[in-house]
Amino acid sequence: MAIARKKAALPAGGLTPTAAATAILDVAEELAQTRGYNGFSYADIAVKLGVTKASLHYHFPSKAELGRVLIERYRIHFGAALLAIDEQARDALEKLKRYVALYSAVLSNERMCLCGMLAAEQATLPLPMREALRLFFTDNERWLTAVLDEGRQAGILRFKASTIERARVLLAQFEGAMLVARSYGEPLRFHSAASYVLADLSTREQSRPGRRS
Amino acid sequence: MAIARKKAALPAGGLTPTAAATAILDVAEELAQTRGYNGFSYADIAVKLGVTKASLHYHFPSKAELGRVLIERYRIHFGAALLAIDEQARDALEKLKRYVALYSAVLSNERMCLCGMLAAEQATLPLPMREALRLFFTDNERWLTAVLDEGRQAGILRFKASTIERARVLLAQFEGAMLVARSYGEPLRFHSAASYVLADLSTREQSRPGRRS
DNA sequence: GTCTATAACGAGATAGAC
DNA sequence: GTCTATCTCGTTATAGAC
Repeated sequence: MAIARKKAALPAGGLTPTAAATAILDVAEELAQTRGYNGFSYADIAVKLGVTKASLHYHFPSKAELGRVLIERYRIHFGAALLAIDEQARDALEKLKRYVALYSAVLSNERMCLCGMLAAEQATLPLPMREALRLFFTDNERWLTAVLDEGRQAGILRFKASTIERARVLLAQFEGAMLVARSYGEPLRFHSAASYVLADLSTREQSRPGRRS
Repeated sequence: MAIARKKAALPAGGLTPTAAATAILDVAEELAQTRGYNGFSYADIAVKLGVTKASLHYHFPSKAELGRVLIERYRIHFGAALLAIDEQARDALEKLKRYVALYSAVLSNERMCLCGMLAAEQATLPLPMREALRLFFTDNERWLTAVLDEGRQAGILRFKASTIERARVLLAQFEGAMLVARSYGEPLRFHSAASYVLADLSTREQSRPGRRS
């Protein structure tokens, strides 16, 4: 009773994810986003799924391989989300707002961006994971650069310096804001920082809430 | 031949650091900043110091205690550095530049800010460490808020929104920029992001290098 | 594909000699 | 204050039955 392969989604020597592999990745992702790569074990995943550690090794022979596929899948999902934004959002500012919403959704589950998380542990990661990590950030920078370009040309966004430079600062802001907000257990810290950043970028004066509440 | 206690530097149930304790903390700090709290062990420290694990436990009974003292010391050192900046820098912009230099010095050793690092692993840390972590960030926010206030009143800095809000964004920018720069192994990414942020904050037009090089 | 069983190792921690 | 020796547990990973 083999489970049919649904999609050949993961390139670069990746597995064809079966339902079991997907379930493993889902749990591993949650653990990695909350506890970090060095903060969870096969045992943790096995308990949550109600299976044995050995069966996990059938799907992912090594933790290094699990980690690599994890990042690859995250990057692909993120890329799909960015594509959806491109299709749905009317202008650059709205795109950025939805981009922020992506991060907010992560934080609201008390998670951190997977790649921001793993970036901290970088020095302890196997090489393939480090490479996958950089790819994720580069993807994000590229997308942000395009959006900033679009917004500037449309007169919707305003900023100094080159778009790539501004894009990198933007990415750093969001990752850093998540990191700090999470250590206070206050997602609001992220939202307010993100709102400020977007307002600062926008040419239209925002209806900033002031500090009355 | 007991080593004389030099200073009672660490409050809150902390140890009086002997030379040995200091050496342990120095090594632990480097490891924690490069590999994270879950990325190093007593064995790692022992090897680097040429002693046994058991002797480490004499100074720091548990890793949790070592971790707590580590953050406390880091916070105190950082606080002293901020005080030195207050005394030496002429204006708010120069203070911020020196603040950035503090981060740069860390990065140049391929380290991450200790607390940015531990913030990622937050969920796996014992409670005393989490509290110490928040204290560090709050200290930083307070100092940045004061500097932003000073600079705005002097007409040297310009920004929207409240100073505390701007201070939080600033902190997030620096922590995030370190995080991402380190995952590329390119400290330049941090420097360029930090320069942009400071230039954006300054009322004086900076001599921004353009992109000719 | 999932299981039991176990190997091989490293972790944090303690007892007690020196 | 540092050592040797040891304990206990958790870790990744494998062999082989079902």
